[in-house]
Amino acid sequence: MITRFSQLFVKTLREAPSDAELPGHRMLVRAGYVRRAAPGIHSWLPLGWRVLKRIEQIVREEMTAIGGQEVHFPGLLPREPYEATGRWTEYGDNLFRLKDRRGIDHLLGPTHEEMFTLLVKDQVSSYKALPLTLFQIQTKYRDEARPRAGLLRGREFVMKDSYTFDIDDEGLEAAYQRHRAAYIAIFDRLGLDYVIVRATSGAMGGSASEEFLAVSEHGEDTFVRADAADGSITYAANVEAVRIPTPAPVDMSDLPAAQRIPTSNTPTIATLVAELDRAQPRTDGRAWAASDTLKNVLVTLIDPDGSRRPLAIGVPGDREVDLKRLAAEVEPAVVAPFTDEDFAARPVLAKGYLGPGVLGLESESKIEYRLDALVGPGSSWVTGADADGEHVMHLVNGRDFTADGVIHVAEVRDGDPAPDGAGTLRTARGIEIGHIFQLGRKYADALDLQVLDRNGKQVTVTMGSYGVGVSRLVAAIAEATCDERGLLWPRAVAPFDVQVVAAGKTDEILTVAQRLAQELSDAGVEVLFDDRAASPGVKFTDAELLGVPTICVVGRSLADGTVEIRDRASGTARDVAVDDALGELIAELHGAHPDLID
RNA sequence: CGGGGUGUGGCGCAGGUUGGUAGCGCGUCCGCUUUGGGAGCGGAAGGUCGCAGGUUCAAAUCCUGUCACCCCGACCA
Repeated sequence: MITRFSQLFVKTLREAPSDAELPGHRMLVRAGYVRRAAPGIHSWLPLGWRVLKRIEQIVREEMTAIGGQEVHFPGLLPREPYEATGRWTEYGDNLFRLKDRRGIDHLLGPTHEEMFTLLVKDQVSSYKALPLTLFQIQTKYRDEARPRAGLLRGREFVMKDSYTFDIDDEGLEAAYQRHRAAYIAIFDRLGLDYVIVRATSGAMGGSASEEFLAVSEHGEDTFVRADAADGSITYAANVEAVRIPTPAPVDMSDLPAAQRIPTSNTPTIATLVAELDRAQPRTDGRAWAASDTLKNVLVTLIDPDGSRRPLAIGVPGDREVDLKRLAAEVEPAVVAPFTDEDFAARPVLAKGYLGPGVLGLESESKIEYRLDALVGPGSSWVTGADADGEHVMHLVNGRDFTADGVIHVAEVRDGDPAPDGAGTLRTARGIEIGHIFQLGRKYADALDLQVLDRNGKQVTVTMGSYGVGVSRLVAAIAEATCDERGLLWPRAVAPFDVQVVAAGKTDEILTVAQRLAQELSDAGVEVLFDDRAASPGVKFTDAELLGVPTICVVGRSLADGTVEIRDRASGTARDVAVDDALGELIAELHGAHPDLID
């Protein structure tokens, strides 16, 4: 097919609308791929729709390759199934709810576990029908508190969601691994730089879950990475999942004895360090640092049954407790502040001068005390002496105090050692483009999905759910590839394979350009033919903005019998004889389209 | 939900403190010229200045209220 630029429904903008922030999204809007319709809701114009459809097709092919069967559910859903699994309330304000004319509650599907589970329950009653993989590519609706970043976080978006149904855990594990491999294939085909990180397991506990993050400074998810010398990633993990190595044990025999010291008016780490430098200068020549102090932080944990219990955490004084890491560590309990009332109820706790002396399940306070992994065995600290205006120095972990266990909650810093011993960590940002999850039996239990096994016994099916953010991928690729001139699509998803530009309006130029476009099209190439009566500069600029990977210019060099083939990515150009142009272009595309005619 | 900001032709913006009935660039339409890096000249269309109320002889401008949108945070399979 030839698409004539003069007929294409597109209008490029010299300036992006002021509400477009991210570079890639600005280009998507300027180049006329998408338009904002409402916050977090976008219309797809012909160019954007082509890219979206090509990404969908790649996802579809890889899902089909692992045995997935495509179905399509409605976006408008009844309330009952979501009531049964508790999500009608659990989803809260993020759920788009609406009533029909009779006042019956409906919702716009945010994800479809319930519908898939019910469908399978309706159709499957024997283990012989399993394993089963179903998927759909469908529009999802979530009333996000704050949609942002164009297509990256929308209230309406296209997602591939798939669900696997297995009779046992081994089957689920196999289905999970197949999806993992399929996702790798998908994102490799899309040419994305991505990492796979372990995700927090969620309230169900124990279930495997991994996220695929496209590496991007504009991503909303933070992860930590360690890099090899060549810049490739040797380690990646969610902040919640990372395990910074515990410092090696220290020989305690030569350490000075613990010593109480008066430190009035030093309720904070900063004031304490200043007082230490004044009254207890170090003998090794350096000044005291916040990292020499042990900070003891109290929180309240609320268990699922509603009961409350305090938890004390010891972290180096120069680090904050990372609340996300803490939440992941104490799950399924949730974290609440330790209030002044809580302090008042426990007079043994000297606020601001809290130390290990009164902490621990075996101690006077009976408060569970856990040390961050950074507080290594044999390490020596300045910390509270459990009396107003007093600290203790040279207090050694394992000699002078012990805790009830280790916890990984201190904030992770750039430069921290990587867990595998190779290099150092730094934080980076990523766009979540895929998520695979071993659901287990949560939905099957809630909706009573059982089948008969080999022995004729009813067993509950175990499920996995897997998502790819299809519309988000358009944005992720745009962010990853765009430059100051515009978009720059990988061949696998470009809206067109070749853009033929007629630079000039002589009959000969137009005739040759037209003929070349037609020949390419006949060979199976998707061609955008810029036949507009605009000046060459306009056409070149638009071509670079649109981001079609190969641009063929038919213009003044025609006098020498050549046309110009430009590579959008490298910016390089070469002249080829008119008669060779077809073959050269097809050869260039061949990698991406092996089915092209030679 | 907290903090900050913005609403003026399709897009980007000025004007506002000092009230006098709206302007610039881009885009669009017509004509002529032009065609290798966002062309030139001439002509034209297009805006109840987010909305409502108030002050005033007179409001884009001042006052009050309200709505919308954007950014940061909280939140987010």
